[in-house]
Amino acid sequence: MPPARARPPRPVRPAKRRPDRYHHGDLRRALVLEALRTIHVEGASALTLRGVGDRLGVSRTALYRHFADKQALLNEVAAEGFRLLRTALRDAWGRGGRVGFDEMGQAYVAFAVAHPSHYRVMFGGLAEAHQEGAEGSTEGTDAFQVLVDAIVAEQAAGRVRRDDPLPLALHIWATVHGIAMLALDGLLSPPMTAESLARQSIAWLHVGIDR
Amino acid sequence: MPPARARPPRPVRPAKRRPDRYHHGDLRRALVLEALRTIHVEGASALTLRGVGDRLGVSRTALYRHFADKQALLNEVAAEGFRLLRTALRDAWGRGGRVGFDEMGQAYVAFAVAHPSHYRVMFGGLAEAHQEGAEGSTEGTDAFQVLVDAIVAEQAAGRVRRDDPLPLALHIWATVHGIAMLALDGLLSPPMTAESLARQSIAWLHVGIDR
DNA sequence: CCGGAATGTTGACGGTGTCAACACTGCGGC
DNA sequence: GCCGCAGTGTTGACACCGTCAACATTCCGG
Repeated sequence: MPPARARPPRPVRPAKRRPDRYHHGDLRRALVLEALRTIHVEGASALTLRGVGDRLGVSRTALYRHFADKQALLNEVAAEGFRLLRTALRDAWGRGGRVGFDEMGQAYVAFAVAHPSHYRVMFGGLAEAHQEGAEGSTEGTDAFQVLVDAIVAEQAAGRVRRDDPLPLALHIWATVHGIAMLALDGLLSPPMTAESLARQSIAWLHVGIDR
Repeated sequence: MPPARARPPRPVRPAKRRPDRYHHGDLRRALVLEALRTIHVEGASALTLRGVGDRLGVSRTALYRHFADKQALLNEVAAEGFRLLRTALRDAWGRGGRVGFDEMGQAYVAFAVAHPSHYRVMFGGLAEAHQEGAEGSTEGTDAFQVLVDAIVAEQAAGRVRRDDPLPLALHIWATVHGIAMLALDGLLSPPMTAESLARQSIAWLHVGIDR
């Protein structure tokens, strides 16, 4: 018994023209955005399929027409995070001139600190976007590739030691990723901030890998 | 109406003498151990209060006489993890002679790889054992202190640069922690293992911080 | 214009954490 | 030796959650 199909204040407008209909327009995208918003505001543990449905003015199971299950939605959220991270890194690299490398590291940590819950979905073992194998999204490795490219460029410019760039990139990634995680866990004692530790660490990183 | 209080094959023996009684003996400890076992075998997402109760031959809510809620149990599991990690690091340092420092790094990563789910409980944002403030367990910072002590010793021996040891320790911690996390997320492409990356990273770390 | 494919809805089910009320045990004071 | 009370464990119930099956509505291509 549908209670009079009255659903006036729809929180998200449906993409294009389509005022208030049975079909939503672009529900898939709206679901991802609402999930993102929820995670950002209340944390991943507060993410509820019924909740996003309600806030979108849609029933709890509408989601299943677009995602296999909750895990699939989380995977998409994680993939979206990797896309955002990749462009943030690319921007920082392009912006930086000679010190673009350092700016990339700062940008990485800044991204994690700005979107802590989202970052945790990307790496906290909640999503499984990156499991080896043929299938699965490549967003994670795509973001990583920006770093590899930067290293190759620095090597070509004679500023970074000409070792195999892959281990080098992983070393750097591990360092900034570790800083981000420690910061998110609140393990940096007060005088120390994620930004200051990142600055200091990147300096030591240079000594280890330069020329 | 208790269904004939028959509960014969109790999976965990009650600490001391006490064959099969209403009271368990040391239920609190048994709960932590069973939670640990479950997390290790099936992952943290499979941890269920009802499940650990069942496996201990105890009702689902018995746990509430020893822990405020599920979060408190997870916090205790995390604290236990930090205690294990601390002794592992201390052992590696004591064992190593001149290269004890390197062995500590390897031991750190090895711990994470050996207990991936437990490590995620410690750092994945599931537990909140380490939030600043006066109260709360100090297990996390205790483990970190082992690293700080090692650095001070290396500085005294003239092998590590005499900077403020705290940022130095955080830099190293971030690096090994980052390696551990990347490994747990399956982000190390096949030729590269957590151990080999750790070895390589520690070498670069040395160049950055030595003397 | 019409029929099937998309898309969205309701109802139901099993599982989960948690609370309130109750039952059993063990121990220290009389 | 008993007794009461605090500690410990149990049952019942509730709200919430993810998910499935069956049904309703809408859209679009022939």
